[in-house]
Amino acid sequence: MSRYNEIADELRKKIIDGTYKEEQVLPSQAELAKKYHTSRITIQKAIDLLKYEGIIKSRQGYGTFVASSVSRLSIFDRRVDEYLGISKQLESKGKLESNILHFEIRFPAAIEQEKLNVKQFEPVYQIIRQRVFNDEPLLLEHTIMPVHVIPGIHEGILKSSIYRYIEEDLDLEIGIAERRIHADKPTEFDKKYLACTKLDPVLEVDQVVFLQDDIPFEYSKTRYRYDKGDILMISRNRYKQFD
Amino acid sequence: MSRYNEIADELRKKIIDGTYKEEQVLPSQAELAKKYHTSRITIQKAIDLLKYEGIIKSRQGYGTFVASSVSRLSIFDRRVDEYLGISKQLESKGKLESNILHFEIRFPAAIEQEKLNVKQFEPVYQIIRQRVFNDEPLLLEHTIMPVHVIPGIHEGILKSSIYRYIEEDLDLEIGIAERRIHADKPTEFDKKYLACTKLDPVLEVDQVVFLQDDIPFEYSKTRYRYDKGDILMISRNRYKQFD
DNA sequence: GAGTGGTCTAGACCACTAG
DNA sequence: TAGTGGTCTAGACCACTCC
Repeated sequence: MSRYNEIADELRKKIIDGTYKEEQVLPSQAELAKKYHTSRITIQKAIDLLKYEGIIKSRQGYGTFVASSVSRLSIFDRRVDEYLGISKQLESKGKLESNILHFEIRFPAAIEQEKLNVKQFEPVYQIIRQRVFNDEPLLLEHTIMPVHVIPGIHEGILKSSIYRYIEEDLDLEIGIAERRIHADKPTEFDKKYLACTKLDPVLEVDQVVFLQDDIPFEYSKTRYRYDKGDILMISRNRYKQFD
Repeated sequence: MSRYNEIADELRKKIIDGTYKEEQVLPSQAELAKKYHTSRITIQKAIDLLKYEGIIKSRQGYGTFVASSVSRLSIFDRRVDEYLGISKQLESKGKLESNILHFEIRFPAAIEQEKLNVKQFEPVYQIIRQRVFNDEPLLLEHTIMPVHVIPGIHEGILKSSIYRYIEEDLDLEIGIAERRIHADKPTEFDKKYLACTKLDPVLEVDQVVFLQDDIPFEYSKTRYRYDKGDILMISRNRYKQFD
């Protein structure tokens, strides 16, 4: 872990736990450099990360402060860059359950071979999980993972956290994710496990997640009830050639 | 415009127009530094921007190359960080029309006052536009803008491009956007102008867009037909405390 | 071994904000 | 005027890839 990443992690933690409150000005870059025994450039790189995430903003001549958008969230809202979307915050607000509807090892379909860059006879896990919050279905997660990239998955891990297993037990670092979001009509499966009618739309997030070294390890589709929270993001606008 | 931004723009242009093709390795940072008469750090900052956007990737010891995800797009897909979502690419693939359904100046409602940080008696524009592609309705755009921030809007501008007016005529720089995405049931208005039935869901993107100096200038809701393309994004995962 | 990107340093000048 | 963040430079060492 690089120094600027560690510093970004610490600052992020302090923002989330409220040490630095909304609109509050952080110590100056010079002070932070001194505090963390590093150079101003390294501090700037850490701050840049948090600016990209949208949780802090800077104004020249004034300072760097916590963005006000941090707190305007309903409990169901999820930031697009959160791991898989279910937060500890939600856990603390009620009862959050994880039901394994399906778990098998099989050979990958063509689309899975392409997305995960695996061969026809390299086995993958197929996992379907239902997340239930306070006895109301929240989402359905359809996940495919290559066995040789993430070995040793079993039901115990699915009941707790796959990501914790990957990062802590396998000691792998997670990189970027490519995501697609769209609205969809409910399937029969959705109607059953999300408790929705044919009039209730579903929000689907498809993603391929990569490790730091660019190896894809997860291809998943997560289907949310349309009335259980939004997906949030901060982004920079770009592409002058657009309207 | 900073040097690293200019360089990022040039590189981005070369990737989009195909000068640098998919998977192709870009010149090394040292070569780029020489070519653009600048330092390696400045080049790295430009490259970092494009990495955040997800259009290039780097591997230590190997080089920096164009990401393969750049081309896997249907013509309706839109990157979440594109201006408002309608691309020149779409224009080149068929007939794209913009119908103004509503245009007035009025006082802002409470939610609009809050989102746009304007007072009760500071007027705003209310604009509703329908975008039609090859005679099929694609999306509905409900936009609110403060008159004193973006003066001089008229129907001619709405027919072409609001963003071009803001950047080129008013010479303002556009900053970040806060977005929320969710699925919704169609309203009567949607059914009429998106040509959908009560069984066809709608994908809504709500956004507040800011200028570089943090002044909000647009609060809009864009409603898409569910079968007309996905929203795409690349993101870093973060927050170790999530599952 | 030569070349690549990843990281970090020390130092500088500027534009902007505040009092 | 003092302090802030924005930008840029020159230089360094490392880990990694490829030959």
